[in-house]
Amino acid sequence: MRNPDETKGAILHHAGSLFNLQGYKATSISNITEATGYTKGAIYRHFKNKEKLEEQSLVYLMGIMFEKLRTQIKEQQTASEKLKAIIFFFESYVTKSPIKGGCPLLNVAIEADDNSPHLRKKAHAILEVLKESIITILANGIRFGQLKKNIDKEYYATVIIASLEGAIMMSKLSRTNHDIRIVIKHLEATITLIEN
Amino acid sequence: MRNPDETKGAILHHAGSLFNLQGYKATSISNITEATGYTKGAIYRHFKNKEKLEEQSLVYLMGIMFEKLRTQIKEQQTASEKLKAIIFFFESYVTKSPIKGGCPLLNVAIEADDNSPHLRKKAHAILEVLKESIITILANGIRFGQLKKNIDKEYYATVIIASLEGAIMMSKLSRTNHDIRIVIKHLEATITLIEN
DNA sequence: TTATTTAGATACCGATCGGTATCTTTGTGC
DNA sequence: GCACAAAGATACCGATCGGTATCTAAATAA
Repeated sequence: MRNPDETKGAILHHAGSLFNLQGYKATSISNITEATGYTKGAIYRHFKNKEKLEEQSLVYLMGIMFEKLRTQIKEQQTASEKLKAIIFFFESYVTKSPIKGGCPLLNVAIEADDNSPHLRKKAHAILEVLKESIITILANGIRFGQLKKNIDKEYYATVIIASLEGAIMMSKLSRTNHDIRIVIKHLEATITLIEN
Repeated sequence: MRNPDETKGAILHHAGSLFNLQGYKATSISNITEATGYTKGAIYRHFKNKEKLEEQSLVYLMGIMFEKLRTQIKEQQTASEKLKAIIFFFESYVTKSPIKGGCPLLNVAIEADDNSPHLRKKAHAILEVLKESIITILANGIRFGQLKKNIDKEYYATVIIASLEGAIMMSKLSRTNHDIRIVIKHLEATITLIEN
């Protein structure tokens, strides 16, 4: 019956959902006890305080995100196919979100300005990992002759991430995938320009 | 001594700053009394409840934003100069932010998902106004023969807004203007492509 | 079976939340 | 100068916040 690891996992799962949907500060411990069915006693046994729960929930959310992303990238062969897999992965945050509340990176970046520096630091690290993943794809694309030789890898990685995240924000307001579809069209055209 | 309009303005000013910096739900009435020097009595005389204060603060923040933006657009003559004025206005949110806490549109869009539908509605309207402003500039640019005839105006408006907002998010995490500089470079190149 | 540890429930803490009723002070019209 | 209305201060409300001390029940080792 009792399974502490499963309990901790369930808490992280529900807490992560709520944090991503309502915000970290706006989600109370009581919200999490209601969602999980566990009591405060259970939560505070597994997590020292709310701050630690927030951090580990963010890591959990990002784990889900990167796992799904990595799977979809691996299914593709060429660099531009892999890049497009990333693009369509981000579109899914609008159309059929793997995690309710949109992109956890975007959400935490906006909430964790000056308050919660612990979350900001983690979010920044995650952004760098995402950027490096794209840069690696671009580097391999160049190596295998799929992409033009002299392109600025960081430039394209930054443009891809920025425009996708911004489009998610816009789609969040309009509640349609209209804006992100436009941005995807633009990114596809941009990628085509650097293909060999 | 006593000036109710001035009081209301001071409350909106300080509340707006705090909401944009800390978030709407995360900012308490007490935070605002401390910042303004006024008491709850003064605040609740001018605003029915916190929700109304949030709404009017958002309108206030956007008022500042659009006023500065309009000024900078009017200083320019051609369509591409006007578009670049918009771009550099958004860069200023990172380098020397006119309002602490970054872009109020981005902030409110992320916070006001499923909770606070009142803010989401207002934010969506503001986004549409911004988009329409850019579309108007593009339309005039076509009319005066400065821009190519058959361009998709909404496409470019959407790409500009999305990539700038996403870049602001990235720069918020890295605490540098590195990412937004890259995005600006990309947008300048994109605009050049549609010039006559 | 029994002793011990551990997971989780319960009951409580002081602090703070948004909001209101009431009171005092200030400005205004006569 | 005085009455009145409006602006803002004060004191309080119940609810909820994050957190903790304590207790019970379940798993484990002997």
